[in-house]
Amino acid sequence: MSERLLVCVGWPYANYFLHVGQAAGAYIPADIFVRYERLAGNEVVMVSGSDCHGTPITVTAEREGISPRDVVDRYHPKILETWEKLGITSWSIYTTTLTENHYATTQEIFLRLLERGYLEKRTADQLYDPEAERFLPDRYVEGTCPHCGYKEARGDQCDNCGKTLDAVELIEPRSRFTGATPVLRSSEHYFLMLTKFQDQLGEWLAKQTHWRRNVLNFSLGWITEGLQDRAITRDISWGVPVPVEGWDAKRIYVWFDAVIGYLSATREWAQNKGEPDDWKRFWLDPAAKQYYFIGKDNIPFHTIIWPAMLMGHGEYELPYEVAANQYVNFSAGQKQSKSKGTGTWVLELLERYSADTVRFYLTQIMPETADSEFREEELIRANNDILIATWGNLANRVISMIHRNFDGVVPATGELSPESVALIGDARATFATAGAEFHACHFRSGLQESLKLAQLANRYLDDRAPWKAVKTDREHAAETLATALNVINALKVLLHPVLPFSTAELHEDMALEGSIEDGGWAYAPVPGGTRLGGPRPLYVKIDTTAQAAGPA
RNA sequence: GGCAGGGUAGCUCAGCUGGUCAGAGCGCACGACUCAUAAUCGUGAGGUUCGAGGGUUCGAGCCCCUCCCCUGCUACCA
Repeated sequence: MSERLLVCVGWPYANYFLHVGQAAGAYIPADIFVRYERLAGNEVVMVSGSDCHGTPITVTAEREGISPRDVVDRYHPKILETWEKLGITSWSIYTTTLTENHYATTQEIFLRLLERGYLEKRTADQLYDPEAERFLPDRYVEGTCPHCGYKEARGDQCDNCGKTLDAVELIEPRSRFTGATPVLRSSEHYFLMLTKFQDQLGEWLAKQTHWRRNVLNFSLGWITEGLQDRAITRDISWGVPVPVEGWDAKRIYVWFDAVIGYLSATREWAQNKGEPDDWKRFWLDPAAKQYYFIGKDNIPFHTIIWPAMLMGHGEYELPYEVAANQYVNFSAGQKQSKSKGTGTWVLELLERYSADTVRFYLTQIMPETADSEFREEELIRANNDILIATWGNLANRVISMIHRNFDGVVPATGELSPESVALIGDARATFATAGAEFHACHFRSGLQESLKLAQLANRYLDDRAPWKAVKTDREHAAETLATALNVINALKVLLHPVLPFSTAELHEDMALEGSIEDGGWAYAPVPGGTRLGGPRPLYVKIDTTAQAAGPA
């Protein structure tokens, strides 16, 4: 019984390189999930794209003296390159928010909500920079803190005393763009009437007991505090135009259009393959489950705002799972942040380490329940002492022995001994346990299950010592090596979601027909008589002595 | 300030609804083995008992209260 899944992954802003936190928090887990679910025989559509609107883009554009469009043209390809090199290649579609289809879909949702009474116009006073001729977000206003007198306080918060501020409270306020003194000017905006969804959202959230505790508690906290209507337009010129007469000077708020991206991307996917209505199977059918992979900062947008928009629209299904991860912190206790310029970029890391090494380590420290810490020494240790020692070496020692003693041809076996039967039973069982963990979005423990099997196989080899047996009892050795190879073949599949590159190489070496994907999530023995390639090391050991001088 | 998550062996972390819950991996020590990328396998030391202090209970990392520390969010930066 196959399931139909829509996997939605948070849209990265196309304003910089991707950092390790984003990879470990959203993209690698989503990729593992999709690879597993497809192996398990489920139909999966995976969508995302580069978010090309929003303040981060315009800020970068101003800083670099180029247009927002130029920023996107510069960084979107870098993101695509990152996917390619890191093996995040399960996308059904990876698009951008600049497509005609996305603009049309966003405006369609906007008008639908307007028509159904879930959007309202309101006027509010906002700070305005008369020199730059633009309204100022709170963070773009600086001044003296009314509480502690700190002169560099930002409009939303004072970094010195930590108090939350309202930009109009600042003493001697100035615009961060021009230094001009902001003036109050009234501005009209559309608001999403979240208050109208208070009860409906509360009831819906209460039923999501399968969600991670922090995701659920955080969302329920918003409900308990009471939702507030939220402005979904901005006084800017970069973004999706407001589809209402006389609103040419404003644009739709980036978060409103970004979440709609999941829907518009699914439509684009369907168009691309020539079945323009196929997206409906994922949005209109309750049998299809939506999974969202995001960082924890995006939780409210996916558990409150987007569901409210969908409820307001009235026809589409709501999220099934919101697998929000915590953050990956860095040695100095600094958070990984684009704006502060700290941290390790994925592309940079991939210049020094193989994609599978990076994926392996990031899966091990995946911040599923709590923030975790990235340390380059630990990455090296995980590669050398676990990935290679437990798994890479297992494959290598067995294939080497088959080459040395059986000319590289997998020996046929007769009746198996109890130890071999037991080990194969363990391999079969691991498909069930690791699969269940992956399906539940527990990627660390899913990986652990496979590593346990590798350890059992190593133990089995030591117990049966085929290198010794081959001299006295060739059939005993043949059984051992064939069995071990079968378990390695199982591990190749079990580890494929996490380690797609090296398991594909191993698959080639086994000279089996088709791809790993064709085989599915199940134990399958390697036929006796198969001629193996290799042996070759699947992973490169990292020299720790030479590494010391490298940048952190 | 408010809200959320976290503080468990040297390190990174598991511990679901309270009763083998004091654990895993790495590191370390010792032993075995030598097929393998000096990899593997076994054994063991290590936590003054799970941030501090109270409390509930027959029984608490797991529940309640207070305090300390770390991280994030606080609605216009992942």
